[in-house]
Amino acid sequence: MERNTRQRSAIRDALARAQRPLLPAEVLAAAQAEAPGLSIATVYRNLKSMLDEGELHPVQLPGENPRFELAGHRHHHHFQCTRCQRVFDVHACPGDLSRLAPSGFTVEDHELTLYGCCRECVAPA
Amino acid sequence: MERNTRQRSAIRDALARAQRPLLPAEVLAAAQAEAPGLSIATVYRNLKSMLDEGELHPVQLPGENPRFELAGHRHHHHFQCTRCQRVFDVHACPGDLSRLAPSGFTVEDHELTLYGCCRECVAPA
DNA sequence: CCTATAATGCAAACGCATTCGCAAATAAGC
DNA sequence: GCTTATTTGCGAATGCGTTTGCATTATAGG
Repeated sequence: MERNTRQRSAIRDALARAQRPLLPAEVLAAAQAEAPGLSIATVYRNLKSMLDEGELHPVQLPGENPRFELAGHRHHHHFQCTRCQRVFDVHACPGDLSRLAPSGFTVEDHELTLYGCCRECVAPA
Repeated sequence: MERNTRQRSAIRDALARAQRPLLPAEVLAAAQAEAPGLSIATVYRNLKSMLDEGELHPVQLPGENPRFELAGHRHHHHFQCTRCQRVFDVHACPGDLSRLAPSGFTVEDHELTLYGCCRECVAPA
């Protein structure tokens, strides 16, 4: 059965607080505040089991390692800041893109990534 | 100086013939027709020098290893077939997407990937 | 044709994210 | 509280795409 460890809740809390997809290393850093001594192996083990349980969604951006965000969002896209490399959710969507495909091709889904400067990098605190 | 080897032209020809972004392994397979004995190391070495010279563009799709296509295309996007995994060019573009970003974020670029079934997988030869 | 040197093939080495083995720690049930 | 099975931390091991060292081959210029 599944146990409720300090580490597991720290990981879940870190993802909830972030409000954006995190790399395993970012999860580690954020969750260590709540669970000192937390190891990267434990982060990977928990990310994997949370994925299996559908509690988490993987976020794959071009040329990037997988990030993870809590499930429960509907279809959305992502924005990556070219300054700080962080990834943010974009809740808008251009809608149906099937007209863009060459004839004979059937579009079933799409992924969109916006690149630019995030709010914090435009006006550093 | 740069020499014109049988292997290098085979690699260039393979990319030209494909008309779509290829993985290094796909380049190897396609170019071996013209240059038997071609090795993967030589493919990597030539891809890198062609990149440096701007003859080639890298194509990064979510969760995929880098593919390469001959330079000279203007801004465009890609379609990945969920059956055969191959990637094709999409010359259309949804256009300006800056309205999609959260306020305070500046959009400078975007990447779009369409997923679905390619012409050949819809109607196998 | 000869020479100098860049390019090739092979296999070993890398880099890096991710996983695993194992002993120690710790939840959960009784 | 005590017991037992799960989870953790550590460090070593993996996997895999990519790069490199080196002896050999082959191109381009004279």
